Amino acid sequence: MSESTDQAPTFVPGYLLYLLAASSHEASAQFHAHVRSQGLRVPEWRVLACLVDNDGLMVTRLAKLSLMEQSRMTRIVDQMDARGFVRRAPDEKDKRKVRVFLTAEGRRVAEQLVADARQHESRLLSVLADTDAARVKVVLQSLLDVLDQENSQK
Amino acid sequence: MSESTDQAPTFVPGYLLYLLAASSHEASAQFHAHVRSQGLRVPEWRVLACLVDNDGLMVTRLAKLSLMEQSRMTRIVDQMDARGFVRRAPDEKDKRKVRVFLTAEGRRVAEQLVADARQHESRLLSVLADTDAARVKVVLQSLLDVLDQENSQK
DNA sequence: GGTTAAAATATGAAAAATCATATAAATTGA
DNA sequence: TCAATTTATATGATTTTTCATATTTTAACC
Repeated sequence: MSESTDQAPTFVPGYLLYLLAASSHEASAQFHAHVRSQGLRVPEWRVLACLVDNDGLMVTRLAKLSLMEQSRMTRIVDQMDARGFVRRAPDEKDKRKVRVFLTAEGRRVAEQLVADARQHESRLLSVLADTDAARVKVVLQSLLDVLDQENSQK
Repeated sequence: MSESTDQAPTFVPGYLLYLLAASSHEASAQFHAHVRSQGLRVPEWRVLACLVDNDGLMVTRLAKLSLMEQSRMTRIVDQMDARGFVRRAPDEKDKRKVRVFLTAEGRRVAEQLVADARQHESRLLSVLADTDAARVKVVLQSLLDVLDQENSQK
C-alpha cells in the first residue's frame, strides 16, 4: 500500500473512508467478475438481488437500496425491462409510483446469482475465521446503525 | 433497510458485500459532499490525498490506490493538470512512466482537505466509540490483509 | 374545493467512464 | 543483438452517468 519513497507517516492507507472503499472494492472484485461473466453489470445484479428479497419495489427504493441515483435506476430498469428480466407496473393506489417486478427469466437468473453470492460469501467468511476480520459483519452493521441514527436525528 | 411487504428471510441487508458497499457509501457521503463543495470531484480528491502522502507517483499506481482504471486516471490527471493542481513529468530512468506532482496550489488544496478529512474521521470515530463499530479500522485492515494474501498466492 | 407544495418518475444534454487498442519504451532470452 | 514480450500511458468510439428540469400525481393547508 505504501511505496519505496514514502517520507512521512502516510495518510491514505489508514484512513477510515479509504479502508471502507478499498475493502468493498477488493472484497467484491471476484464476485463482480462472476456477475459480469453472466452477462450482467453490477448495478443490474443489485437490482435483481433486491427484487428477490422483495419483488415489486418502486424505482426510488430500488435506487436507494442499490446505492445509486434515481435517474440512473430509471434507465437501468429500462434496459432490464428491454432484456426481459423485469417488468414495470404502475402502483394502483399511487399512480406516481412505478413498481418493478421480476419476470420468470429474471427470477431464474436472480435466484441463481443469489445462491452463488451466498456460496461466495461463505467461502470468504471461512477464510476470515480466526482473524480480526471475523467480526466484519457485526462491525459494519453497527456502523450502519450509528450512521442511520445520525442521519435521522437531523 | 427492509420494507413492509417482506416475505422471507431477506438476503441483501445481511450480505457482506452489501454491508461493505453500503458502509462505504454512507460513511463517505458527508465528506464527499464537502469535497464537492470545494469544487473537486471524489476521484480528484483521492489523487490529491495520494500525492500528499507520496508526491510523484506514476499514473498506474495512482489508479490502483484510487481504486480506478488506468485510462480513467489518465484523463483525471489531464484535467487536474489543466486546472493547475498537478503537473506531469516523465520518469528519468524509465521514460514510459509519467510521474505526477502536486503544484503549489494543488498542495495547498490537498493539505487543507487532508486536514478536513482527519477531523471528519476523528468525529466519526468518536461517535463509534462504545459500539461494535469501534473496531472497524482494525477489522477492515485485517480483511484487506487476508484479501491481499489470497490474491498474491495465485 | 382550490391552490401550493411535495413526491415519483422520466428525459435531454453534457460530462464522465469504459473498452479495446495504439504507441512507445523497457525487458527478456535465443 | 535483435525479435518477441511485457509494461506504461494515451486515445477514439461507445456507453454510462450525471445534472437539471419537465411531467404527472398526491398531499397539505387555508
